[in-house]
Amino acid sequence: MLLSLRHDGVLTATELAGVGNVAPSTASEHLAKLMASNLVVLQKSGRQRLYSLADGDVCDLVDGVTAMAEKNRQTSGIPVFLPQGVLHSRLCLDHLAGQLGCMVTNALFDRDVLRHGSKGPETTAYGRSWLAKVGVNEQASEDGLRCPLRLCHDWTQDAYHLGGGVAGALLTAFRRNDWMRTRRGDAEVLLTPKGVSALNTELGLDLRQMPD
Amino acid sequence: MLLSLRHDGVLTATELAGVGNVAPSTASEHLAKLMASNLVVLQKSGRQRLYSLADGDVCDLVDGVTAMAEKNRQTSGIPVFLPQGVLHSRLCLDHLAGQLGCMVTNALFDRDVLRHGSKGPETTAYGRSWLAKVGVNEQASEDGLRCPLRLCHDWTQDAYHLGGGVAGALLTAFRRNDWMRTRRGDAEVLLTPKGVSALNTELGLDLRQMPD
DNA sequence: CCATTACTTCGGTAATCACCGAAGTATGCC
DNA sequence: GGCATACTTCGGTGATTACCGAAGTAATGG
Repeated sequence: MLLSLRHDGVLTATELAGVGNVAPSTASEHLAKLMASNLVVLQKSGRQRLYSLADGDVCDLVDGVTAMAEKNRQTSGIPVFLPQGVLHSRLCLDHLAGQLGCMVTNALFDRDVLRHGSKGPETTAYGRSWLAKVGVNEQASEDGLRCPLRLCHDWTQDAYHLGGGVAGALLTAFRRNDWMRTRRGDAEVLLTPKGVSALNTELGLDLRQMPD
Repeated sequence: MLLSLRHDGVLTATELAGVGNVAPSTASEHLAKLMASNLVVLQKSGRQRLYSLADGDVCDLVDGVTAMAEKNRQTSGIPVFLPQGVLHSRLCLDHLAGQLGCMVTNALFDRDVLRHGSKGPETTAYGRSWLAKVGVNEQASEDGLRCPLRLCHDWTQDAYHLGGGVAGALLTAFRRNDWMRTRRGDAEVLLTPKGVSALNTELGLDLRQMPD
């Protein structure tokens, strides 16, 4: 269930019962346990209950376990259940991951939007104005609960992408600007032509060759 | 068991049965499962079997789960089993962690021994000579299996410390230089007076106030 | 306001597996 | 060699719990 949620973002209780091959009642009980452990959160929508991973930390943890299982599979040959496409999924809950996420992250450092501080990444003075320009309200993206900005090891790329509230706000802004759209319940990111040129002018990225 | 191994580094099968409050036979069976999953490794020493966490990835995973449990404890008040001192332990398997680890890591970046590259931390030209000077053979510390150098989120400090082969080699060099010694099965690090002055001259760190 | 959908709660059951003690293996010491 | 230590393997058992179907609740739609 956690793997499927990691991949698909949001799923209903019935769908989760399906991925687990169990009766709805069994799924419901299990989901209640996951809720009690703060691993998933629930959002009601009409008569459906939409479940998703609780936060980026859970996402990281699931990725860690998946990476470990994958490593074991390579040496042992024992197949690991992986929802299709999870290895190349481009979204990590609410922020950019995968190849595109790492490229954007690197570009943000290269362009001095971010710098490496003693406690992780921080925005520069120029960065704050750049973020405002592309539509990120940095103040609003700090909810006090989660770390605003952190490096997240992307094991599909062996590089780092950004996590935290600001990274989420950045993705929101990119989508609002119609630079990218998401497919399949936010699991995949599609770059628009507008986004390709915007990321080129703003960050110097050449994304014309990006697959998808 | 994993938490205890994370804290104490190396434990015998009997000791692990103790921390689990189970019979030796039960512990043995459970450890066999952990071995099969590549979570722990076994080193025979006389008639004792010494178990330890398999690698830094497992270490990270255990830290992630502990951090999550700790976060839940803060909001729910339900106590979490934590081996005493794990919150302030200074070693992460084979490399420096905790406050000292983060300070050293930051100093290495400040002094241009390391720089932030697109795939994580990298050594600079000056860095390679500095590492050689303090006794790290960078070539030898790359075993091809593990990532030579990576950032590891230190949740006790909300900052980053170094992981990977080079970080391990750095600690080995520090110990060989008698800059620091370890206690209690490598779980705690003790800075020697020689180490305090060496880290001051080499990295500009003022560690005279460091608690044990 | 009744039927339908979506989900949860409840009670009972069957299967799993954590656990132990006894027996077996390997190592070390006298 | 003989005995103790350290640990594992084996067989059997009991506690746990994952599971299901039936009944209950909540929201929607006709």
